[in-house]
Amino acid sequence: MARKSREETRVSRARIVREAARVFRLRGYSGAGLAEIMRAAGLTVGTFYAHFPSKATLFSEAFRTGTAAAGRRAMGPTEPNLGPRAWLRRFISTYISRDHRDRRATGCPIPCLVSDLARVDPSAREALEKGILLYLKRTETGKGQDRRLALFALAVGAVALSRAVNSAPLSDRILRAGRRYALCSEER
Amino acid sequence: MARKSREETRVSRARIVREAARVFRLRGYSGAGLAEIMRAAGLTVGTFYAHFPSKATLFSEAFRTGTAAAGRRAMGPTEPNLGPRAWLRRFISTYISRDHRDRRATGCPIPCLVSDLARVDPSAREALEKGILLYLKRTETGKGQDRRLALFALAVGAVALSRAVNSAPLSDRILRAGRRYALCSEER
DNA sequence: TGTACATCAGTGAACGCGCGTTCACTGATGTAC
DNA sequence: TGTACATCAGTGAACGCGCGTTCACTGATGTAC
Repeated sequence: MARKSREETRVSRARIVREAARVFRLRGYSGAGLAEIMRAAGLTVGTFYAHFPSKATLFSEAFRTGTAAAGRRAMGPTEPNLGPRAWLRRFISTYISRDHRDRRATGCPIPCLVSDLARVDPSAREALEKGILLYLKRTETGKGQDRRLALFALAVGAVALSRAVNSAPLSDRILRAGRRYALCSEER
Repeated sequence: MARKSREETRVSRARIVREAARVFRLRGYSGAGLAEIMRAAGLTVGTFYAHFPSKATLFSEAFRTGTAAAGRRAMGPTEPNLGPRAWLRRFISTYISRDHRDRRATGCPIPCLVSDLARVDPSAREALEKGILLYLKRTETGKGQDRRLALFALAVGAVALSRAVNSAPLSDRILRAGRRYALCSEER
């Protein structure tokens, strides 16, 4: 094939990012190969560098896109008049859930890649920071903000751990315990 | 060099595991290479297979050793008469700390490798399970056990996130918020 | 509107490199007599 | 206690392979006249 129209180029690029977001979540930064990503996007590896300068750049963009999408899904004004407390309760219930745990390829990229983020270049970590600040903003500023930050850490830790154990009952128990604990503290 | 005495063999093997535990924590499973590990252990790559059947096996053993050591450090009877509640408070204070965050190579392997564990073979995940159950046992059984499980998830999430952001103030804030939240709930 | 040409996304093959793993060989150690 | 020999941790080089990246080339698209 040869040159594509501007629209087609945009679509190809978006497809690469989407597949990258999926493959990175499943295999991690080092474990994911450009060949697999490009194959999934229906292209050959050669054309990768027509869209991105390096694998590291793609990772940053894929992580940014993934967190933004997860944020939109969690924070989106599906119910515009949802107060911050009700919103937080809904966030906890959907985030710390078996359903989320089992959608590793499409769920929030943070539990999938926290450990990797400590090792990659700063641009991907920037996206995490922005995501956290946006979350705090959504739950309103105030003196309870630190508690909400702790709840976020709890949510990420519970989902990551629930995926890291073999035993299904223990995995479920981690989620149930985390969810109940977070919700109960939110009721106060 | 040639054949070593049994004692020397044992020491070599232990040195490989120790260096592996360090390198895996820093680079992750896929990011770590046997060459780097063996070089750090003062040996050539060739002799690796005299000690272990595969990289995956080494990872499992290194993770097991690392969690056991971290557990011993955290749970060890430095003060044998420490009650479970006082012990849990001490655990939270030392685990969710800047000092622990900054010792990625020597601290608890769980926050370094949670994301990786979801991708590797079951034997390493087994070690995580045993570690969690041991932690629960140390804090005594009872109806508060689920709360303690949630606190563990919070601790792992807070340390992992604190290492994954660029901003030092935000990193400190994640730790402070997580620690205070956990301690305050423990006082009840 | 029609024509000539520059652009550049995509192909397919190759680049050097480091990976996990294998192997023939070495020689001090441990064992058997 | 002394001697002959089997063992096996360690060396160093090689294995095939897949990685990220580069490159010469293609040809439909978009642009300029």
